Amino acid sequence: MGRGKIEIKRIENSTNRQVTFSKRRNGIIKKAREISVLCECEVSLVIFSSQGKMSEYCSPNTKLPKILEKYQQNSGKKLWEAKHENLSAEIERIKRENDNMQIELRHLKGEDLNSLHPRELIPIEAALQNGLTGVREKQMDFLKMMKKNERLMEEENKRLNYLLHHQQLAMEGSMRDLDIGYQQKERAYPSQMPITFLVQPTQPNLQEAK
Amino acid sequence: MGRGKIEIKRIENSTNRQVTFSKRRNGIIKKAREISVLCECEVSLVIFSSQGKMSEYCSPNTKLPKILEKYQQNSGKKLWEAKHENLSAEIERIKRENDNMQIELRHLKGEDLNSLHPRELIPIEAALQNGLTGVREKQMDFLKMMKKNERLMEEENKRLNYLLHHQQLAMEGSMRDLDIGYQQKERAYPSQMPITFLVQPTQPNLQEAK
DNA sequence: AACTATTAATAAAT
DNA sequence: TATTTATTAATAGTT
Repeated sequence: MGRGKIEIKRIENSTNRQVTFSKRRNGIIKKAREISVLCECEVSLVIFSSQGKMSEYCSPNTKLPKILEKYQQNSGKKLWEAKHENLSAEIERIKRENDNMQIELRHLKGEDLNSLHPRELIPIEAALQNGLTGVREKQMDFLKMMKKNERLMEEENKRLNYLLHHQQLAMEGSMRDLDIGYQQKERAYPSQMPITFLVQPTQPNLQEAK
Repeated sequence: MGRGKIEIKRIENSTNRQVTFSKRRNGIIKKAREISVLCECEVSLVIFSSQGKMSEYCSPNTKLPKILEKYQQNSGKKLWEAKHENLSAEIERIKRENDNMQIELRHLKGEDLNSLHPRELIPIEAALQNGLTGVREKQMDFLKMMKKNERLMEEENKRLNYLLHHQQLAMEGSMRDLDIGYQQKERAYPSQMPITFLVQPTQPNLQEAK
C-alpha cells in the first residue's frame, strides 16, 4: 500500500525509516485499539523505537500487570516469577523456622504440653531447669557484685572521712591563727558528718564480668 | 476496508466477532512483525481473546522480560516491583519476629544473660519457674493416669481370673461326667495361673485428658 | 506535515 | 472453517 510495494526488510535510509516508524506505529496502535473494541479482547502493545523511545497501548479496563500475569499463566514463561520464587522460598523457610521456635517457646512456657508424649517432656524439663540455674547464677553474680561494690564504697567512704577529718583539723588550725572570733562561729556546726555525706563515690561498675 | 465500512464498537454478533477477531489478530501481528523489521524496533504484543485464548508477538532478538524491564524504567510504572517490595518487606518482618524469638529462647535457655539488666532477669526467672511448674504438673498428670490405668488393669485381671477359674471348674465338672480317666490326667497340671497370664487386657488409654 | 497513488487489510458473501 | 471479492484503510513516495 502506497506509491509502491516495499520489501519487508530494514529500511536503510535513516530519515525514511524514522518516518515509516512514526506512520506505522500510529497505524498499529490504531489497529490495537480497534480490535480490542470490536472484539472485546485484552491487548497489550509495547514498542521501543531504535532510538529507545517507548510507545504503548493497553486495552481499556485492563492494566498491563494483569495481562502479564495472564501471560505467565498461559505461556508458562517466567517473566519475573523467577525473582519472586526465590523470595517466596525464603519466606517459607523463615516461616518454618519461626513456627518451630514458636512451638519450642510455647513448650518452655508450659503451653501446648498435651500434644507431647511424656518422653518429650523430659528434655523440656531439663532445659527449663538448666535455664533457671543459669538465670539464678547470673542473679547471684549480680548480688555478689553489688555486695562487693558496697564494700568498696564503704572503704572509700572511710578513707574520705579520714582525709576530710584531717583536712578540717588542719583548716581549723590555720583559721584559728587568722581570726579566732569568726572561727568560733563556724565551730558551732559539727563539721565531720554533714560534709562527709556530700561525698559521692564514683558510679560502681555493675557490668564488671563478661 | 471490506464490503462496507464498520463502526468501531463491539460487534454484537458472536460469530462475526469471532471471525473479525481472527482476521484482525493475524493482521495486527503481521503489522507488528513488519514494523519491527522495517524500522528495527522492539515490539511486544500480547492479545487475549474474549474466550481467554492468548496470542503474542515479540520482535526477534528480544525477550519479553527485557522489554518489560525497559517498560518499567520508561514508564515508571511498577509491574512486579510492587509485589517484589511486598515480599521483601514480609521477609524483613518475619526475620525481626524470628530474631526476637531467638533472643527470648536464648534467654530462657540461660544464654546471653550478660547483656541483660538485673531487672530483666526477673520476668525470665518467673517464666522459667512457671514453665517448669507446668511441665512438672503435666508429668504428674501422666503419672497419675498411669497409676490409674494400672489399678484398672489389676481389677480387670482379677475379674478375668475369677471368670476363668469358674469356667474351668465348670469344664472340669462336665469332663468328669464324660471321662474320669482322661480328666485325672489333665488335673495333673495346675490350671489356674498359666491360663490367666495369657489374658491381655485391652490397651489402656494414655491420652485420656485434654 | 499534507497529499495521493497504490497496496494491504478486511467485511461480507460464499 | 477457508476462500473470494468488493470495498475501505493504510501508507510509500512525493510535495
